Formats: sequence, structure tokens, C-alpha cells
Amino acid sequence: MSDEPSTRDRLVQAATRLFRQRGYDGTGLTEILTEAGVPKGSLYHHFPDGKADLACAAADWTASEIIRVIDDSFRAAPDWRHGVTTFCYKMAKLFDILNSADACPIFGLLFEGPDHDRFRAQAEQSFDRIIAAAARYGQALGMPADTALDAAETFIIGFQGSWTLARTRRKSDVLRGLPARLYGPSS
Amino acid sequence: MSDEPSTRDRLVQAATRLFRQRGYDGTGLTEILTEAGVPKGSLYHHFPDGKADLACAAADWTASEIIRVIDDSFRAAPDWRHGVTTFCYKMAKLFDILNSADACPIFGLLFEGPDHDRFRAQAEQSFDRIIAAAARYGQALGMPADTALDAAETFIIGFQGSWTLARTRRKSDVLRGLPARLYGPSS
DNA sequence: TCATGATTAGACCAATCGGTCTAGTCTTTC
DNA sequence: GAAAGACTAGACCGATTGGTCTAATCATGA
Repeated sequence: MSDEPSTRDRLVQAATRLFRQRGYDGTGLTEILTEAGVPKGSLYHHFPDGKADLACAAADWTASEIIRVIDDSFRAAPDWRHGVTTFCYKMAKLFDILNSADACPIFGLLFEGPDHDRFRAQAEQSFDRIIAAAARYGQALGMPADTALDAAETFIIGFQGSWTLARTRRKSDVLRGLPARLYGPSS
Repeated sequence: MSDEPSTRDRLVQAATRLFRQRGYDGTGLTEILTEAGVPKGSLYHHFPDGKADLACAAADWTASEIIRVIDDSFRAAPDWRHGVTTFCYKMAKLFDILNSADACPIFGLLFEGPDHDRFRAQAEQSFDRIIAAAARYGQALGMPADTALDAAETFIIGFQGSWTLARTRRKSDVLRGLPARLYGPSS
């Protein structure tokens, strides 16, 4: 019943927020430490490899958050399109809350940084977790396994592109319009 | 008939390449200068605002390159789908040449950096130029203006998402598969 | 030939970067 | 209540950052 998040969690969440806003290289350790209210020693205790470790933890945490939204969107969905639509609306709302300026939670977080291949591998794993989660709902809604995987990939690809365009325009409409783009005008 | 690109051009192209690989904050000025073979003084002569100016020039240059590929893909295309397909194949080839590790030319370049809103505005303009170029071909192929704009947006959104996924997987297949995703299996 | 503005050249700067290290403070266990 | 390990605290480090500034060199037109 702790009301305070642990030091580790505060670090991960502060890092997530800041990486999303300014990117990996754009965010200083001091900034993260200040935001989390944690001294440097603690960081290197919980994350021996420092910034890189922290970034991977942040990516992992974000992927789980996204999957949580997927779950919330698809659990009660009568069909695939409804699930996608709910997800897009939820994310559009999040986009508006985030001041319409941040990078897409997972997608923007990775790639940069010195340890290129480690980050790439982490991103690949995060992507696959998310796609697999969506594909599971596709199957549950009656699709064959490979069709579901394909539909989930298309969905996530479209979402990623839409978020980027939404960001340049600072308008969340693009996200809400994704289902119509992918599946035609709503009947 | 100069065979040597100008100092300015060498700076822009070196910056483009490096920003694409390591991002804005991840790339040091010294690195750009070394790669371009240009001393610091020249940079601040051609780009008084330094790194930020250079990044905007790089973005602009890249957008023009993309539009050139769009032109090459659509000029002789018998219909919209053919144009999109050719574009995707050309970009997949580029992706392979670039070692499958770089960010998508335009899309990854921007957003970070201190002068957030300036970069955002630059990205928006680049996006719009590219979408408008594609939409023009849509109209030329018989679509009404608003349909063409919508098709172009969907195309670019899909492309952006596909490049990202291709990057995490280090496989250009995703790019080549985009037309089938958007328009169904080829007949 | 000389003068002038454009351009190149790189030494130099304060600030910040990520990371290390030692000291101290909790918490747990016997 | 004492010993031991988990954790916090922050001073400190060399390297690198983007940016400034002065001096030299180049091209050009009178």
C-alpha cells in the first residue's frame, strides 16, 4: 500500500517523459535526476549502465502502457474496426493531454544514442510485443493467425505514421481519422 | 561546370547524413565539420545561427530529394497504385544502401533540438510539400482534388510507419509490402 | 596594383555532458 | 544492538559540447 512510487519507478517515469520530449541525446542526466528528485548515486545503483539502461527500462515501461491501452480498447470490442477506433480515440486524447508536441511514446524513444544496436533490438522487441498483443485480439475476433498478424502490423504502421503527422501539425484529428483511412468510411 | 560541390553544399550534405544516423543532438558540430572538411568559421559564415540553421537547410534539402523520387516514380505511372509501388521499391533500395539503420530521411531529422517550435514548423512545411507533390500526381491521374490530397496523406502516413518498422527489423520488405497493405493484393 | 568584401582557418571559451567514487544513512537480520 | 548489505547523497572528473572571435587568405572590380 505504498503511496510513493519507488525511486526506480520515479526515475523510469521521469526519463520516459523527458526522452519523449527531447529525445535521448537531448536529455541530460541532471535533468532526469532533478525531475525525479533522485541523486546521481541512486541512478547508478539501480541502473549500473547508466543512461542506456534507463532508456531501455523506459522503453519497456512504455510498451507495457501501450499494451494496456490496447487491452482497454479491444477487450469489449464487437469487431476489429471498433477496437482500432477506440484505440485511436484514446491515443488522440493522450496526444492532446501531452500538449501535442511529444514524440510517439515508443517509437520516438529509441534509435539514437551511442549503443545503436542495443537500442534497435529493444525497439524491435517493443514493437513485436505491441503487434502481438493486437494480433491476439484479431484472432479472438475470428481472424486466422496470419491474417490477424498482418492486420495488426498494418494498424501499428498506420498509427505510427499518423502520430508523426499529427505531431507536425499539432492536431490530433489525424489520429482519429486513421480507421477511415485504413478501412474506408464508417458505415 | 564546377566538379566540387560548394562549401555550403558539403556542409548540408554531411549534416543530412549524420543527423539521419545519430539525430540532431547526437551529432556534434566537430563531427559534421570533419566529415565535410570545413572549418568552423565557414559554418558560421554560411549559417549564422549555427547548428539549427544547418538542420533546417538539411531538412529542406532532404524534402527536395524525396520529391525528386516522387517525380521519378509517378511521372510515367499509368495509375496511382503503380506510382506508389514504384516509390516504395525505390525507397526500399535506398534503405538497403543506407545500411538499414538510418532514420527516415525527413521524418527522423526533426523534432529534437532546443528550438522546438522552429523545427516543428520546418517539419510541417516539409511534410506538406511532399504530400502536395504526391497529391498533384493523384489529380493528374484523374482524382478530384480532395480525394487526391487524402490519398497522398494516407500514402505518406503509411510510408512513414513502414520505414520505422523496417528500421527496427533491419528488413526493407516492409516497405515493398506497403501497396498491398493499403490497396489490397495486387491483381 | 591596390582595396574591399567574402570566405576560410582554427585557437579559444564557458557550460554541460555522462560517469566515477567515497561517505553516509537507512533497513533488515541474527 | 550490532553487523551487513541496500540504498542515498553529491562532490568531483576529464571530455566534449555549441559558439565566439581574430587573423589570414581569397576573389574581384577599379
